[in-house]
Amino acid sequence: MTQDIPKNYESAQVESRWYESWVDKGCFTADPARVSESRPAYSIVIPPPNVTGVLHMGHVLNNTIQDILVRKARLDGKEVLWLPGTDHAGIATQVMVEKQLKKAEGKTRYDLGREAFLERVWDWKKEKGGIIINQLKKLGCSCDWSRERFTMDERYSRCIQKIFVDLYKKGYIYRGKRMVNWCPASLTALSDEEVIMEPHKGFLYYFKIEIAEEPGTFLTIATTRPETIPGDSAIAVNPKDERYAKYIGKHAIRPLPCENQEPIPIVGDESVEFEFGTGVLKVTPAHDKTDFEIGRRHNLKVTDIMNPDGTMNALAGKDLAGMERFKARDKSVELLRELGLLVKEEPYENKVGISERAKVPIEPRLSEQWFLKYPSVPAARECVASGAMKFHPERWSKVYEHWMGNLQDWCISRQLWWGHRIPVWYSKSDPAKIYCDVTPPADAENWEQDPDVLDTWFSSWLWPFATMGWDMDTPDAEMPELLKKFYPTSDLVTGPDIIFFWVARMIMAGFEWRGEMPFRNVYFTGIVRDKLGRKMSKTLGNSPDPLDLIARYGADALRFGTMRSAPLGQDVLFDEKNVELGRNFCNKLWNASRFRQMSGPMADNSSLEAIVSRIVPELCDADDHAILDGLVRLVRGCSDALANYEFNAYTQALYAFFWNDFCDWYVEVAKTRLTDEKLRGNVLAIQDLCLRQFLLCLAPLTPFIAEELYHLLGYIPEGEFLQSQKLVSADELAGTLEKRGLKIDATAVNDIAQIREFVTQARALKSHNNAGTKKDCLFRLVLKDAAAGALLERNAAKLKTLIGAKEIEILSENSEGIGASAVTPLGTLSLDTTGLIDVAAETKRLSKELEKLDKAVAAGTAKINNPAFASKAPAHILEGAKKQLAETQAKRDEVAKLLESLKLKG
RNA sequence: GGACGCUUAGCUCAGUUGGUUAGAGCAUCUCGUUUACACCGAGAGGGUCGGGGGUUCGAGUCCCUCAGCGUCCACCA
Repeated sequence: MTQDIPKNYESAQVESRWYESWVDKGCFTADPARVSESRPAYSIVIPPPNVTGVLHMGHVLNNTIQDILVRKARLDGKEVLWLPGTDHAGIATQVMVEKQLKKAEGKTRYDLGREAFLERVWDWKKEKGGIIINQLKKLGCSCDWSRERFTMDERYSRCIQKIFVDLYKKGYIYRGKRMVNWCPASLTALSDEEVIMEPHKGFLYYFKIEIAEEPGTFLTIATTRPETIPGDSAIAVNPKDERYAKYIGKHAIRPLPCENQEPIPIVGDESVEFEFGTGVLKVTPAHDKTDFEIGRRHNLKVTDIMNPDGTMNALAGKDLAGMERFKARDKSVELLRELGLLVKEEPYENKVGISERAKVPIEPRLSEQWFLKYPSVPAARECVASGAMKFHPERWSKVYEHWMGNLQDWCISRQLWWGHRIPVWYSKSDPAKIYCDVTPPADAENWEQDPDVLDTWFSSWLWPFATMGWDMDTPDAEMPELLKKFYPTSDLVTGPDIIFFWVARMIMAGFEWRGEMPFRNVYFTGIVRDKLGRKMSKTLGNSPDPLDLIARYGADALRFGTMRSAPLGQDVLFDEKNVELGRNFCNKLWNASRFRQMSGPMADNSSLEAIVSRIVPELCDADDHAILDGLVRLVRGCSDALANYEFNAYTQALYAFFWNDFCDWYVEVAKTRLTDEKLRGNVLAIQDLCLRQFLLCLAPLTPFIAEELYHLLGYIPEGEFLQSQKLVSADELAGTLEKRGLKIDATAVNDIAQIREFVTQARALKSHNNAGTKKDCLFRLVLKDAAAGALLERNAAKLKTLIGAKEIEILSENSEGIGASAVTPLGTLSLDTTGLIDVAAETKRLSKELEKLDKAVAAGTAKINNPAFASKAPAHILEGAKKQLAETQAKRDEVAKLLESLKLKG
């Protein structure tokens, strides 16, 4: 029935064996047909990692959480779908393949042409695209791999086209010439969300500009971008600014030579700040968003002086033409200086928009792009505001609400090749004529398709339902069962960094096409940082390789360590020590299980009831009651913690119960009963019960070792899996015990708490007196009261073993102790220290303790004597305070006495 | 310029609706190889809860304020 547990735990071997088995037997496969009233559906869609991605600590955190949730749901008897997949990651993937192409063949994508290039990308995807999926498997993720999706799957792509056409026809999508964030490195437009504002140390340049109508009169302008002077269309001042209002309507002469040397108008615009610089603004409508708006208000000319790649074009004048934009800046400063127009330059720090992907400053640029006016905004806002959809931690809902309340139209077109191509064709004969549909026009030869693709996030926002077989044209009644049963999903687990990119947009899409929210709860993880608090990144090289950690410590250990340090929604400071702790924990668990096996024959462990029926209530002592009490509390604690997404409370509860209560205390204490034939069976039954329920609670966190031990201890026959077991609730567990006639005795639980304290003090006493390892000490105890006597009586045998005592003599109340003493819950305990005692050290220790107790007594007395406290505090608090003061006082007196007798000896 | 978060032992963090003498793990120190585990066991030292003020019989826990750190949002060139 069971086999011997090997001496060492080999995580690598155990993990790969079980994972294979789980997948083979379809453990992770969701079946909509099994969903019923008594077997509710539970679903999560994975935040699809980039297909180019490799597993990093953020993935570990995020996916471990999801795996814990889905595995817990299975143990709770739910039908579970965890739907996995990858994201085509437009820019990232294309750039990567382009780099390879350049390196290997020295070619660019243009050399290959669109079709051939895309073939290369697909080849790459087929060959290397699955890396991260395999890594997730190593971590133990129980995704339904039979349903793995990719955002460029044919079906999925079809959905994207359809919703584009849908939105276009509804009037949400439009094409327009706007100022966009242009990435000069990737040569594409970006959405506002893809631009990161970063501080940049530069200079503020002050230069003079002459007024055409008043030769010899100059205005001074402050700018950070002198290279754009050739693109200036006007000079703006605030009309309320009395320094400059008089110049409005006049003209100025651009100082740098360029193609068009006509004087530019001086206009009045209220957006100009008095305080900044000189209060005079140069207006460059083609290269700055604010300036573009000013240009519109004043009908200014838009002169684009740059090429798409960020170099200056001919309109910038022959001095700058062809120059890279930052070189051109230096050059223009030089020119201004030569012309004697540069007044000064001062160091200046401002924020510059950086392309998230290419890490280069973006260039505001006027270009023709497709934009989306967000749909279903009111419903999307309302569902979070009303609490119908919950964010954990709740505070993120404010961030969401703020963004939703300030929506800007979304630039969705990208000048890339890798992605979903925009389903729009332009008539060759009349470029203004547009055809928009999922199928190309019938007379395709007369049309030209838009060359652009859609923003990757424009495909991601359909992820929760497009992955489940949704189709826009299918009536709801005919939708796939998968969608009907598993949508909306239960939880979404993701990082707060993509709340706008992804979460908000998915909510809108959910309402727009499914008429409801796509998930009920969103759990936002923290950001994983290194020990020094720095965000983990490839460039910093501070991110450990999770695969390496798994190889060295095991996936369970990595999961355990990560969760133990992941407080609710706080950033996670990763430290390999935590993984080591996880490894140690697995080792402890392994050995405790092994010890159980070595302690006596294995009996019927086949079900909870079978084990409970082996327990004989009359044979249970206080320790049994205490550990069962702890077990029930553990079950409740784990369940509550997970229901509240408190993963580290969950992990800590498991750790504390198992290590401190079960191993350090219960198993140790029970050793004395193992040698007694009459008692052994009962003790082992309780251990079997504890281990079984513990493994069930633990399984979502460390599924591999839990599964392995669950089998080795005979809780389940071969061919079945732990995940099919039912994790009974705390109440059900207590109920099962009661049915067997075992009602947990609160007094016994309290007794054990006192006994444990007593043992700790006795051991400390030995340790202080250089007798830490002696096993035949002579103790004497002046009992506190009769109850203490009875308690001691009942536990005498095991106490002697636990504290290494030859004898515990009971002394009458007023007798003198021997050697060193300590005040314990059972009374004053003394140790015969003949030949051992270190009077000086013991005096020092007791003096310190006395000082502490004196303080406590003083504070307690003051509190009780405070009439306000006595009259206003509730009765139980008052009583508690009095009782505590009495105890503290007694202890203080006792310690004082001990100290006195010690002084006599010294 | 706004918003949010954090500040508790050397380090990383717990501390439930304010209520008895603030807890873990790691690290440090002492002792230990007793028939599960040295990836172990026993014990010890170490915080007055960022500063200040307030509310209260009572505050790490609520309010105000200051400081430091961090994140997000924002069209001051």
